[in-house]
Amino acid sequence: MSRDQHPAPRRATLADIARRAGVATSTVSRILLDEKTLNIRPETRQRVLDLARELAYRPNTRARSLQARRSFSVGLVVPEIDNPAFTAIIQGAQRVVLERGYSLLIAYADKDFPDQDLYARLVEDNQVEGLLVTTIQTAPVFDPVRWSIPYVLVNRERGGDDPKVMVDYQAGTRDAVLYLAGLGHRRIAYVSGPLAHYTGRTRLAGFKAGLAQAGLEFDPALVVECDYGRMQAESAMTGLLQAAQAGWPIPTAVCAANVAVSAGILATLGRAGIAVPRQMSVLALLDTFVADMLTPPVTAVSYPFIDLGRAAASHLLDMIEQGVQPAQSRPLPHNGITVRASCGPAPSV
Amino acid sequence: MSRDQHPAPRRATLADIARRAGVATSTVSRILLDEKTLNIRPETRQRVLDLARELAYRPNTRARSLQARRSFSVGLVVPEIDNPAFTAIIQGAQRVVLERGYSLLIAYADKDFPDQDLYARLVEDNQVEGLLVTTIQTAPVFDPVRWSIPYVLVNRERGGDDPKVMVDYQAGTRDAVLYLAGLGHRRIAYVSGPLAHYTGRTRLAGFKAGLAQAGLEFDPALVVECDYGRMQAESAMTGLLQAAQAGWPIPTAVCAANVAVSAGILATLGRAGIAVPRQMSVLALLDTFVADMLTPPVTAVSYPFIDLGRAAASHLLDMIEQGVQPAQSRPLPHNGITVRASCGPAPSV
DNA sequence: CTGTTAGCGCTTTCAT
DNA sequence: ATGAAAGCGCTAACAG
Repeated sequence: MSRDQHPAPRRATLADIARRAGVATSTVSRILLDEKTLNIRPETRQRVLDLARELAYRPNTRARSLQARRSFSVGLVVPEIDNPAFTAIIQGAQRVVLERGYSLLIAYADKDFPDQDLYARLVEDNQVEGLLVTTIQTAPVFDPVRWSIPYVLVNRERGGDDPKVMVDYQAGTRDAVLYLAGLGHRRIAYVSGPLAHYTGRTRLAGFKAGLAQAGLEFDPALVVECDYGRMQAESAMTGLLQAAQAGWPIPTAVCAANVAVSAGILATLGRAGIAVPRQMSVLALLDTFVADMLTPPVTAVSYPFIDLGRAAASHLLDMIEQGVQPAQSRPLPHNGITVRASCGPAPSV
Repeated sequence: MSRDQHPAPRRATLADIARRAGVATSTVSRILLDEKTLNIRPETRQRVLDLARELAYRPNTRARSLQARRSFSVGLVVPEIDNPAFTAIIQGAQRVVLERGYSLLIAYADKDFPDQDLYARLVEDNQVEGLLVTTIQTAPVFDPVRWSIPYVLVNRERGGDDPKVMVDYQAGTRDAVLYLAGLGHRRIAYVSGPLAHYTGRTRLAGFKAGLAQAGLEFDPALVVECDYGRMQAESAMTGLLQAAQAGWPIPTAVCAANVAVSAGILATLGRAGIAVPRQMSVLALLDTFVADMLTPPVTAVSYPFIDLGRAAASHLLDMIEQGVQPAQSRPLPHNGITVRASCGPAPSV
């Protein structure tokens, strides 16, 4: 409170330090960069270091980046972000990117967002050195190939050998089925997401694997595809129920592709007067905080999306810094099943 | 496919254009900046413009920023982002910031995030020229005052005359009450958020205003405070129900501070065997996509958070560019009440 | 009117 | 072992 606080105190530069220390700016630079091949009087070095701290020196990232001809920034392309998984991925990626001295630019590839040019510019103007891609079916402007820069796919799959990081949906889904089987369920339905997407297909594979491992038979009549919306889920579930009434044995448990789908299922079941979990168990294959808000709260498989974001960023930064594509990393295992109230023992027949 | 694609084709610079056009770089710069005081041979100007397009010239933002001694970036401080409102704010702000030639850096002020230093560095190293603040109770590292840079509070209130943009929670809440009153409800309960926060208090004020305008009496016994969590909401609602059983007339409708709270209310009501909306209407005072997933889907007041983000960014950028604080803008009106299935006519007594 | 020059803050040869 | 100087790409004085 005694010091004058200048409105925008100019930041200390290398030159400031150099002048006061009586050395050249290049020397200060070297000291601060901790160049190993530097053999300087310890006393001088200390003086410079002290000065730097005293003046609260922070390198000017833009000057550095101009001379290095590098941007030290990477982009993250996300679709709609209603999805909590994306926010987790963002946090994880952001964290690592910052830790490693880069910065993260986020571009929304919202499909009903008219001018994607805006985001193309975001990428172009900032000359990001790499791209984290959490979306596939996106406008060509986001094609990393177009800019010939490194990229890593996050939880996406194009069938090629793109660099990518994934979460192990297959094992997660399998374990979910095993959990249900452990509860005594023998007829388990599955309201799946679109099988056109890799994530849909891999979960289905996990579903079958779980069934097999539990010694249960796979019945195609018990799986129905829907998009990830709630409404579609309702009609899918309704269909399942009707089929069951038409003589087929009714399932005692149902896996939902995600929480929104489980919401639709819950609604349908409620309307049909089927009690959850007493008469039917419901499990969501992809947990979000919303699962806690449903009635009953829905048991769900949790995945480490923050870690996924971290892994993706590390991967990308490695590619950028080492210029090589690291070995394909194996999918991240799930975080276990968050048991809430929507699953119970299979009703005795 | 016939052209060679160099791995990282160096970007065209002003010098490249200048050379080919046979003019000085400064001339090119002036043409491209569209300096009005420039009187150049139209033919030359055209040639330069053509060349720029042909070479896909994009200014190097870092060089420009180095020389201008400005960062052309602003920061956005967000708390936990489980909340869809924040993602909307981010999108709106991002949009405007990009349109106006800046870039947006997002810092998570997550309270259980140990090293906020990381984010302090984000701000310091990038020398953001201003801050959008969607959080208050945050570590001092995010104090814009510390950096003496412009800032605007987004939907926050510190009791001072900080520059800020708001959404009109008061009118929204009032209109919600009016809506309920229009449905015939005369005893309306309110499970409020923490009254310590401005957003909590302003909604309560709106609640009272609505009651008054509908000619209904405010009954303190009908409002109960809870944090925004679902569990707390459940016990709050349970309390309300018990009080009602103890002889007080039971409310026929209840306003929930947000969707999570409405979820708790729905659960409690379900457990108590009270049908929604037949016996009791439930309305959430702050809509999110989650409202659609509850059973029944919850009617809620919608707010234009994307616009809020836009307004906040415009405001901040105006401050930065004009150096003055624009007049306090009035709160953004709500987007109306999204009618879903949780509200119905008051049951006849 | 347009070109030449200087300089933003940094790193990195190249000399000494 | 350190310092001087050049240069990253751009804009803004200053000349001509």
